[in-house]
Amino acid sequence: MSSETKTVLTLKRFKVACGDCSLNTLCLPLGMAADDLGRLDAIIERKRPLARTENLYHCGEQFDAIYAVRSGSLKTYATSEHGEEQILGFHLPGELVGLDAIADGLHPLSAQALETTSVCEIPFDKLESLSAQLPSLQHQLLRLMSLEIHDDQKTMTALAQKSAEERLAAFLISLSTRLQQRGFSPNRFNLSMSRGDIANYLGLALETVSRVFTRMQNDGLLRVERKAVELLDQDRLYAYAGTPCPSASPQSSRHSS
Amino acid sequence: MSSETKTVLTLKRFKVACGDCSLNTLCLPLGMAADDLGRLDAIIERKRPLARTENLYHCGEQFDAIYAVRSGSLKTYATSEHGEEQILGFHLPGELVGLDAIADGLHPLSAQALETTSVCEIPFDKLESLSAQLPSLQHQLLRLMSLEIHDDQKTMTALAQKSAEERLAAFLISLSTRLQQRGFSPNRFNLSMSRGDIANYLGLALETVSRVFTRMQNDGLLRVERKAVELLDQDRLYAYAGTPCPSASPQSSRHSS
DNA sequence: CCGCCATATTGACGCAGGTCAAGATCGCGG
DNA sequence: CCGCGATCTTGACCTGCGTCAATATGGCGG
Repeated sequence: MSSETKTVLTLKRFKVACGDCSLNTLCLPLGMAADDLGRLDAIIERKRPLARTENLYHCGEQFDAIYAVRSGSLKTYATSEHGEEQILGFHLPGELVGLDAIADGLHPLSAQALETTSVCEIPFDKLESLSAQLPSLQHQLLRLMSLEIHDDQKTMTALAQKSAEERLAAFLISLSTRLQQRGFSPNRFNLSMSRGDIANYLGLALETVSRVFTRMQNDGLLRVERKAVELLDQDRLYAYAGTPCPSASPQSSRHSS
Repeated sequence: MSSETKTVLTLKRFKVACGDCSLNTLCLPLGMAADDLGRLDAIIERKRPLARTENLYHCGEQFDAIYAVRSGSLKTYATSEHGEEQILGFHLPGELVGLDAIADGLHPLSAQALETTSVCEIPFDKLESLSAQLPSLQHQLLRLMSLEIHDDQKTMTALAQKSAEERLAAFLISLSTRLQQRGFSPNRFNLSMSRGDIANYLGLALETVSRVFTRMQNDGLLRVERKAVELLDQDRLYAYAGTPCPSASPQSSRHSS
């Protein structure tokens, strides 16, 4: 193989078009016609992969693009004036990061790779003008922002009223579900974040997360060894989390006061 | 006065055009040209006011419009399968509700009036097509959704790592700031929600909220009597909340890992 | 104007989970 | 292959806040 071929291969790896990307049913392209996809492709820049602990952007920096995770994973976090970190989200392939910065043009959070991670950079001004022309793109952008609001509301609910067990169970379910949507096994996966990260995100102490993991393991709910998790009893895990199983029938509507 | 005149007046009260609405620098119209405003006006329906405890919509209902609060206030809340309520937001005039329902076309939350409240109904399909034509409308819609994400992140941070005192202080600051933006006094206002609602929202027990209020009052931070609150020491309240005072100088950026 | 019910306050007590501390285990660089 | 630092686990102890319970207060309907 000549070095030229290698270069081409490398470029190819960076330059998967949206139409060929396996994530296009989760990501921005969802619902777009093939020829419109080309116009979206044209404004997207594929960046070199980030190494673990490398930051995609820092809190306070100017916002001019949103990012779609292509592979790997990221955490987004705020830093208080006392230097403590608060993790606000973990982001898997096909998910967008940076949406929180549209409001005032500065990133309120930092984003850091949890493992080798590559992203697509989508300049926001171009995205805005393109989505004015492509209704399905505009719709999907609004949908994804709405989804983020919805997910944050679920996290808030967990933080406000769930016990340590319930929070961790809900967290694992969320990961499992999202991994499954991305074609991975829903019951065997690796945690790309540390215990400390999980604890921080869930508003718990690191030690509590560790203890709850062992407790769940002793209960036969799952097996966990370091980063590797295997969920052994989905149903019981759902019950644990206090979340209705997605297969459950929808409850009838409630009436006021 | 004839009854005809009264009718006209009543209609007038319902039908303030966006251009004449005092909230148009906070709400969707921000940044729009005067003649574009008319097109927005045309798709908005002003609804009859809601009475206290009346619901604007219920969780599970179909989504077809977002709402802007015109006067009064709302809470949005989820209901768990065991019937417990989790409040996820309080909404003041100029704020939008229902944005979380765009993602899958059903309302994930219910919205209930905390006092006599009137809203503008904005059919979502019409809003979408109009914002494809009016860049400033599209921009403001994205901005407001981004702002909601940002605000939810702040709430998550409070829930994950703040003490009861800090949460309540942060809550009061948030209310105070938002009321000030709307032309009300930032240090004398009425709480339209009950202690129970505040506690629920902040992930605390009702009794804790009550105790923290009295403690803060004894510390000279504020005066509170039933619904009426007077903030006596903004600076100390900010210090309490662990939130940097808005007048504070921005901290330098952080470096990774 | 009175009585009742919703709402709020205050106190006593217990526990989930935080903190501190001591190992254990892993993985990486030399 | 070894040693050291990062990460994780486990234990012991303590505290902030939840829970339960009693009392106060206000507002509204009759």
